[in-house]
Amino acid sequence: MADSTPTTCDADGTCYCPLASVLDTLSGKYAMGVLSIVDAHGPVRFAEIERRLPSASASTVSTRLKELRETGLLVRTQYDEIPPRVEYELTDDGKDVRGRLDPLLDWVTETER
Amino acid sequence: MADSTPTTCDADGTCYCPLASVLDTLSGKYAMGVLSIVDAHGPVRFAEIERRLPSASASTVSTRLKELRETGLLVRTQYDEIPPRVEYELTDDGKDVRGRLDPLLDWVTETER
DNA sequence: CAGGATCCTTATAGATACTG
DNA sequence: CAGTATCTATAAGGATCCTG
Repeated sequence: MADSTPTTCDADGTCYCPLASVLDTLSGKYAMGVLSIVDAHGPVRFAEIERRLPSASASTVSTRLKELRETGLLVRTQYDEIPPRVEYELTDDGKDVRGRLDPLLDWVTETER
Repeated sequence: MADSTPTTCDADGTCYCPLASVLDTLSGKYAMGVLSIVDAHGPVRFAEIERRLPSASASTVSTRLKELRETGLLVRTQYDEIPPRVEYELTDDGKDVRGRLDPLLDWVTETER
């Protein structure tokens, strides 16, 4: 991910950033799902995210969480207990982006069901 | 593309459709770029889309156009002239989806520039 | 519990060459 | 002009095993 696709701009001033970091991150498999789950149920633990995304493997959930963290859309909080507990929740940016996904997700549910 | 990822629903009624057809289509590289170009400059010819996406190969543009057509977001019109001329433009669904991308794309431009 | 490391398979994109 | 077919390279995801 985070490839080298440049932002391309036209002579007329129109610009396209097809894979700018956030869009890039969101394009990962289950990224929107993870974002939605953490939004709806956060603070939420790893196992619960996994449980709510049965078709995603643990390593995929892990990768998505890492990317979303690196993009600044969510934060990880670790509690030093035994057994260890970790919770995820959205940052303000994460909530912002999540909200901006609504029109699109609405379209999908309106259309597909 | 169009993999077998199922729609997953929680006991509490919340549903996630991470890769429903439209989102799936939009996740292709340059898909949003092609959609934006056809929206902004349509009816537009193949060569012009290519010109406006210098970093995408012709075969990728071709693939994206095909997928967007199959998802019903744009239409292809062929004129039987010599040399041949083909034009692409958005369907009503395409315009709808394109509009729903705005909040997200706005966020990107607000943030990255 | 939370996940990193590894290996493997599949998806996806790019290059090149060629057609209606 | 507007593609498509084919091939290759790479990226992304999944399964499994292992650890702090």
